[in-house]
Amino acid sequence: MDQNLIDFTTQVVDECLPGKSIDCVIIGFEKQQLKVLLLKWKYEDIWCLPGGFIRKDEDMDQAAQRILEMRTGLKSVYLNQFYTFGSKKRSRLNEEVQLTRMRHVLEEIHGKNEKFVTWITQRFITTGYFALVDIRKTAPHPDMLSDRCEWKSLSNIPGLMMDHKEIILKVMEHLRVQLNYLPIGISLLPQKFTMQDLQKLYEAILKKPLERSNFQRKMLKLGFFIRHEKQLTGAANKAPYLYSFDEMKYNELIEKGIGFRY
Amino acid sequence: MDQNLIDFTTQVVDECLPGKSIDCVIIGFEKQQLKVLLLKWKYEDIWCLPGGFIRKDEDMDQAAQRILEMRTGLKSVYLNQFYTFGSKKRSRLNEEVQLTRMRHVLEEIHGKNEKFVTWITQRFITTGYFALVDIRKTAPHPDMLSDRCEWKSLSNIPGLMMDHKEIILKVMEHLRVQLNYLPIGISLLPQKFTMQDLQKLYEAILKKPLERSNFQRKMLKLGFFIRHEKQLTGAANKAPYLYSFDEMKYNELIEKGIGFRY
DNA sequence: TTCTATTGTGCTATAATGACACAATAATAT
DNA sequence: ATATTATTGTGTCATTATAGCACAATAGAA
Repeated sequence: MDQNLIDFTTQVVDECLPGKSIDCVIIGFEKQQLKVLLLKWKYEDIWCLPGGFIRKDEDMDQAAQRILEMRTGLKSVYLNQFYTFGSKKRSRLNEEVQLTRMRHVLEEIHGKNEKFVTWITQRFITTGYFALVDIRKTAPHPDMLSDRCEWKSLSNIPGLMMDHKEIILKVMEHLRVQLNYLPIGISLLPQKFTMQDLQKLYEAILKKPLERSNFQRKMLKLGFFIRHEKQLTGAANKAPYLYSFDEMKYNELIEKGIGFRY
Repeated sequence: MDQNLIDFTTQVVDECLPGKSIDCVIIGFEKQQLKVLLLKWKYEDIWCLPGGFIRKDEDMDQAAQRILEMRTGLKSVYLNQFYTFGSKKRSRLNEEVQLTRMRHVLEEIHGKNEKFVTWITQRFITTGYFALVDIRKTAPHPDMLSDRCEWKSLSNIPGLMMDHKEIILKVMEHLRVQLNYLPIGISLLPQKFTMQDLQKLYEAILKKPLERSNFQRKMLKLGFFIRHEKQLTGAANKAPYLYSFDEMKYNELIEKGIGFRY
């Protein structure tokens, strides 16, 4: 048992709001797949969303920012609250954790900081935030209770703690609606991208194929894409153009509300 | 000081989650205007949303239902969570209340139940729920801390506690988006209504006028309205038909996602 | 040079939208 | 009775959006 951990637990109990947590669904897009950043618990094959607690002296939104930055190293990305989960069963005491080695870890902490174990095993209400990030700009790293922090494909999510699976499903539903109002590609794609990249992103979120030529036209008609040089892929076919977002025009149009639908 | 109040405060502190509340924006529609149900504090000219706390043994959604029922007498109406408000300033200690008679009330309670005053004046994070109800079916009544409970027109909201004004603004934004996915008229209008009633409701939510004849066509094409007898208004002009929702067809189409836009 | 796979644009049929026209009609005024 | 008035239900039409398919352009391989 590491002294840092003891210090951390003491600090959490003293400085954070009880029974109230934040979980971040940090979403990225790579190789035509949506991914979510997950942590694996030490000693156990249980994964969870990166989360944390709200300090008594900070706004909930600030807490979400802090947790996101701690986890990805990113500041000022697209981060939004989407839902609060308040089932009465949301307590670590209801977890299979009780039967596993993680229980021993808690007991070991208990010996040194009984208050923390009581605190952490109470019923929690958690507010979900989602962040859209460019995977290539992140440097994820595990925290004190985890030994791995990895991007996991949405189509292949490992076993998750408590209701974290439900939280991820909820955010995807939310994203599908948001897609009609926000061109979220700007956050998930690298600065320059092809129309195919953008289309695959839309298809991944909507979980349905879109007609290629019409998709391209519809996007370009929005008027905030800048066309750059072609991207020579090495393949034996016509090379696609690269595009980027014209942030000026983009912001103008967001103000008005985008308003398209698939 | 009434014994009920003392019992109530004791019960709240013992049986509810600390620092976590629910506020309900209960929305109705009458005389072509959107209304919201508000409570007026005893002794003070300060209004607030009907709210409450989450018992340790109930889901947050259940708590919202309970609070709604307590306030309006209505069960099983359209009730949904929409956002959680977590500013660090969300405490009754930051209220002008300190300078007013309400402070004396708290102090009076303090004399009898010090724990409650500490509890109630801590920082709260509140989750907003909104309910859509048929005003004609409600029988609002004030609670122990209020002396009035009234429907207030959205265009004429009185001075509100803390961030309750912000909460109402947020829910209206949310409603505007939801309007594209849910025909919320079914909850806000009486069983039979005219197309004009429905149009005025849409206009109130969207805060913009809609073209009458196109609105009517668009709605009827959705296919879940039943036409009834005409409504003789007494006016010197053609009488409009009354319509109601065909719940069967309505539910079928909701499943698929409505999908229209204004 | 030919071939292949993919891209950017063209074309057309169909549906949705917005703006306005107009006949039908319930009650009132004459 | 008849004309008048305001409002409703439906018609029309131009414009725009959508979906489906066609096809030429083209980067590299054969």
